[in-house]
Amino acid sequence: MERLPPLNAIRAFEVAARAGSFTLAAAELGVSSAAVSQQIRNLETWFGKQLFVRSGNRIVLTDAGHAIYPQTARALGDIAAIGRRMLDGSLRTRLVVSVPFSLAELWLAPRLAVLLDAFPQMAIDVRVEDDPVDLVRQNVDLRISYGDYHYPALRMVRLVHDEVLPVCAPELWQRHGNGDSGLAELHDSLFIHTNWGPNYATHPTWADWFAASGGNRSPDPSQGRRVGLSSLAVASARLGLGIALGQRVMARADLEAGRLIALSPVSVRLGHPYCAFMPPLKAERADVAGLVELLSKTAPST
Amino acid sequence: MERLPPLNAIRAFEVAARAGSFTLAAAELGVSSAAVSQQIRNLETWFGKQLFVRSGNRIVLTDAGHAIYPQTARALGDIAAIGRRMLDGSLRTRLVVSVPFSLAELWLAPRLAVLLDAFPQMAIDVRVEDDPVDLVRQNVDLRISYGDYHYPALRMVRLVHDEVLPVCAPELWQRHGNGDSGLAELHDSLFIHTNWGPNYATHPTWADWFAASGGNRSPDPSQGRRVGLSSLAVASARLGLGIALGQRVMARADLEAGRLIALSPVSVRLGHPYCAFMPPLKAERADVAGLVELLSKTAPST
DNA sequence: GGCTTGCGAAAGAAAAACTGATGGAAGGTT
DNA sequence: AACCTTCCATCAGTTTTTCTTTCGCAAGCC
Repeated sequence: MERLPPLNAIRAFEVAARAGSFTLAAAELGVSSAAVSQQIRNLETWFGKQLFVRSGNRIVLTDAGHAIYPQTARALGDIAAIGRRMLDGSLRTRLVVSVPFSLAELWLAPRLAVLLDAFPQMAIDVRVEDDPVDLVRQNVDLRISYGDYHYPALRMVRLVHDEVLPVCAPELWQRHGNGDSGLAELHDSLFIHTNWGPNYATHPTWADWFAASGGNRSPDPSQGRRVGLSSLAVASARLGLGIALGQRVMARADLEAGRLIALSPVSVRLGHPYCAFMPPLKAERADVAGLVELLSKTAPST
Repeated sequence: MERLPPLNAIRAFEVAARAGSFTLAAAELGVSSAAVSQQIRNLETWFGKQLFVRSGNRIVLTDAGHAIYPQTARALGDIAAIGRRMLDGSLRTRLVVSVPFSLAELWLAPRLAVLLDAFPQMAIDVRVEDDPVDLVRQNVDLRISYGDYHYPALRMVRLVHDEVLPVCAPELWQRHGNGDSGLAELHDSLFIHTNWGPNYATHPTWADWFAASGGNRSPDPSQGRRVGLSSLAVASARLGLGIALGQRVMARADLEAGRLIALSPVSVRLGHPYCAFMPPLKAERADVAGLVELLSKTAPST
């Protein structure tokens, strides 16, 4: 294979020639029109031939441009077809979703239930594991992560930027709650502290929550209960073991069912959103796209 | 046209698959093997599929890789064919060469004579003009320039890094030369000064030459003759009008014929080399490549 | 067991692509 | 005709991508 013309410039040419306008081509390519203009000029310089005649504010293909357009379109079409073939080959396979421990039970499971209710024949494989995950080698179609900074090469969709709020079991509050004085007076031992482990530094603490609600209390973790998983904090609160800073997406079902009560309207946002990552090509699979769509709606659960 | 896979990664894949080795592919592409490795990984990430199986120090195509290779080869071949077609279209045309004034007469002309001697039917069009030249719009196939910094988008070949040395007509030296004391004692009015005009600041002056030859004389330009073209300096010297700092490539024929004599073995290199520029595709035209080849040999002239 | 070869990872450097601002030419409008 | 709008060209500055360099590791090969 000899010297090849610049491929991205070829792509810009194909779109511009088809659109008949650099501006429209730029829109289709998702770049500025100046970028298209420069790419075309690159290609013209490479060939040593003009491809478009510029006359004021419009462009017309030259003979040379006309001559090569069909070939560019065909070649690029062939390459696009490669992608489609890659998809076809993996179409009959299971949909593999990978989630971190904390999201598996209280967040993903209920949502999958909705999905499987609608499409019972759908074959979904859920893997529970921490970042980083090698999507390619593990054949994972979709990875849910906390934070938008893992996997920069992958296509990313933000799902939900969650928040935490104080929750506990109704019985606990009846026993220890003291009227309207709120949480400020409660004993340190009633607080459940969530430890997200060494990998996640940005999780809101009780001190953060008190600061956000206008106070400055900082319950002593050594006095209270400590759990190593945010979903476990919610579960513990539901069991009456104390008052947790529960993530809204995890506590919602229990709150609606009355198994948990929110002790304050004040909430603190997490440092990062939850995000879905997938290989760009797989984003076009209907099942992957559908699942992402479902998950990005803050779909309630039962 | 939907989302396209990264084209340069496709190219890297095609070469790597054909070569069966990232290292060989890297050599063919003219990059490091790490670059190929990264491009392939990009593509695998895009598809969400492995294309090669790595086992220690060798690679084997996966089924997926095997499946798409022929298509990649065909699509890239098509694009390469576009280049060939562009060339064919312009094959019956003249060869257009553009040179700066200073090189036209004493440097390009004798060399073209050699070429036309061998290929009398060759249709060459010589244009004489200063930088910058718009090769595309003016339909120039080959531009010769002083300096390697014009036209960064074009393919460049360094032709010759010229030097200047003091030359004059033999009769002049007989009349004014003073034995072996060299140039140090000559009257200022005998020196010919070359003024390259506002665009070229790096031309060696008499002061530079004296510095290089161990002296520190600096003849007064207002006393001597001044010319605005380096080839004119040589021509003036040949006519006995004074002693010039002549460029070797321009003076060579006169020196060999005895019409000029070199007054010292000391020479000073020019600030930049002379370079040939051409649109990358046209570098593959046989006539263009041949002319560049001829010019880059420091071919003597008659 | 040493030696060589080839791929992978990571950090920094180099190159390419893109943006945003500005200016100009053509066509349409009042 | 003057004005406005659209669209492309150009430029400088920035961002993003790609590449190089260096190192490490795993296999084959004396």
